Amino acid sequence: MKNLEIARIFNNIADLLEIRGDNPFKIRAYRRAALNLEGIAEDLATISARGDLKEIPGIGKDLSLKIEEYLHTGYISYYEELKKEIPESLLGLIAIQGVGPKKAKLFHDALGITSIDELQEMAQSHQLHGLPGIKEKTEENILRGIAFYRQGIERMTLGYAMAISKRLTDQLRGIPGVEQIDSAGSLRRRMETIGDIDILVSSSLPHEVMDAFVHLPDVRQVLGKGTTKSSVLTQEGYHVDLRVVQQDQYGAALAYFTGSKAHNIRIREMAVKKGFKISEYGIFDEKSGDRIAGEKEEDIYRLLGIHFIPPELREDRGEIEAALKGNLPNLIQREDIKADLHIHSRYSDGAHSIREIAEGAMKMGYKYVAITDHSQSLGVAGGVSIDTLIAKIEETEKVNRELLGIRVLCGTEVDVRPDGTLDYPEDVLSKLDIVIASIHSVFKRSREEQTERIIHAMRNPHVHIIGHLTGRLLKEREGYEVNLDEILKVSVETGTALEVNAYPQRLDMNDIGCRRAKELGAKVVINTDAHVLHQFDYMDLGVAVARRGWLEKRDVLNTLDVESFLKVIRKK
DNA sequence: GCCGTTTTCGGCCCGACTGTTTTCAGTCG
Repeated sequence: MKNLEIARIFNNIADLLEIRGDNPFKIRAYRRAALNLEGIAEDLATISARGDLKEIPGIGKDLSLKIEEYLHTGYISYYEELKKEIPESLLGLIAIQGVGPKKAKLFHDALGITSIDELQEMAQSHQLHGLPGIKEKTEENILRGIAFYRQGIERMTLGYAMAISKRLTDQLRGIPGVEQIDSAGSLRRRMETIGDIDILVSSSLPHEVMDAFVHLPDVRQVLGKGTTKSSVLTQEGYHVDLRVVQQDQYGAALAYFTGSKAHNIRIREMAVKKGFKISEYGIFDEKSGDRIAGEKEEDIYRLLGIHFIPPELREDRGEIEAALKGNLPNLIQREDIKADLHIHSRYSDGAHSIREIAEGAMKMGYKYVAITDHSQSLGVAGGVSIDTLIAKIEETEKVNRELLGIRVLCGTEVDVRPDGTLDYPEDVLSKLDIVIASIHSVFKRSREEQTERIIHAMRNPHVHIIGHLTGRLLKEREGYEVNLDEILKVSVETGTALEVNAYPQRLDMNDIGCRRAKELGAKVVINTDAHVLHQFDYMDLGVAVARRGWLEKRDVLNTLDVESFLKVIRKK
């Protein structure tokens, strides 16, 4: 699957064109095309074979030819030519804060600089000084930018960012003068990893709010402080920005700071065509300059004559077109979830008994819950022997007799062996209410082998769900590659659901997979994989992934009541 | 380089901040 490779090349071409000083709109066309390619789950080779490349938004005659060239030859000659003209290593320089395409080109042309090391040397020995527009300050800024870059501040997982953001917004809410408050940016869009946390506040006392913010106990270092924007590092070393606006600007500012940038550009283009101008301060009449609205985010979409677009969809990946046609999905909500179907108990590596889990699920408002411990061979995670599994079934029946208002399903997360067979025999699996099949070892197999392995498991009539599809751990381990379309086709054919695993490091299958599943008609379940009761709360993360994947209540099986759910999975 | 219920050619978001500048270019989000 070459989609991401081609997206990366298009982004590199955009960077190189910027250094060359080419037409900015052409550059934007490459970036938009790259963004769209990143969001496509279907293999570009398949789309190309169908002759549908130009159906992809942002892909026209030229770019479709370039994609085809790459698919056939493994390179894009235009890109190769560009690299001859401008050294590829200059792309590294523009990763430095404060160094853009113009300065990168200047440093290269005037001093022959091609690497960050060289740039640092020249800045330290004041050899940049004297170039047009460069003096001491710029040299200092560049050195600071390089230091920051080398520090390598990592992105946070969504779960981690949400926890920090909640802690900070809870503290800020208590400060006099804080009226409305929301987290914005990629966090509000629920991207799977977050670079920095943006918090927006409305207040008529901006000075007081800023003062209080930079003195919060969570703040380790203040990077900048003004009346409208302050930046800090948390004790853990993560970057948080606070912006304060007036109440009547709040909606416009929230939309602006939520992004994505690509979404905002499209929205502002639409506004211009309707005679409006949208900025972070409000919505204005183009001619008179009068302010029309801005207090509520909804105003923007209403004035454009389209439905409100939920933040999770704002990526310019078709949501605006859908809104124009009135086709926006009615996204699944946390309240729609009636069960958590992937929980570990003390029988394997979880912390609680069957009864404790059942009671915890009731507190969550669930109507049923599935306890799915590891299978016999997974020794490191307390895999359950067949004898113990029989005892677990009996204990589950006992808890079901004792507790009213919740149904406990006895299940397993059975290990899928390298050949696709399962870690319990069929007659054992047939005794269980629910079976999740997951891969826990032997990750280094080809895309074809892993796809075959998973499909083999799906064809087992006792398997209801495939757990954490790619095995990835965010920031730790790349998942193995699979042929998603093949798996989804077999999923539809066999009635095997795919899991969105909401464990913060997993979020697997991801948003793009969800969207493709919906397109092909495959069913999804959202589970937390909780090992401790408080991890039930991870459900929010799973729902966020599903929402980014355009899923609705009807696409997700654990929104059904228990009888309907069991009926669906027993059809296999 | 893309795109089209005002267009197949002429458009293509908006503003803040910084450092270097006597009015603005570059960078960022």
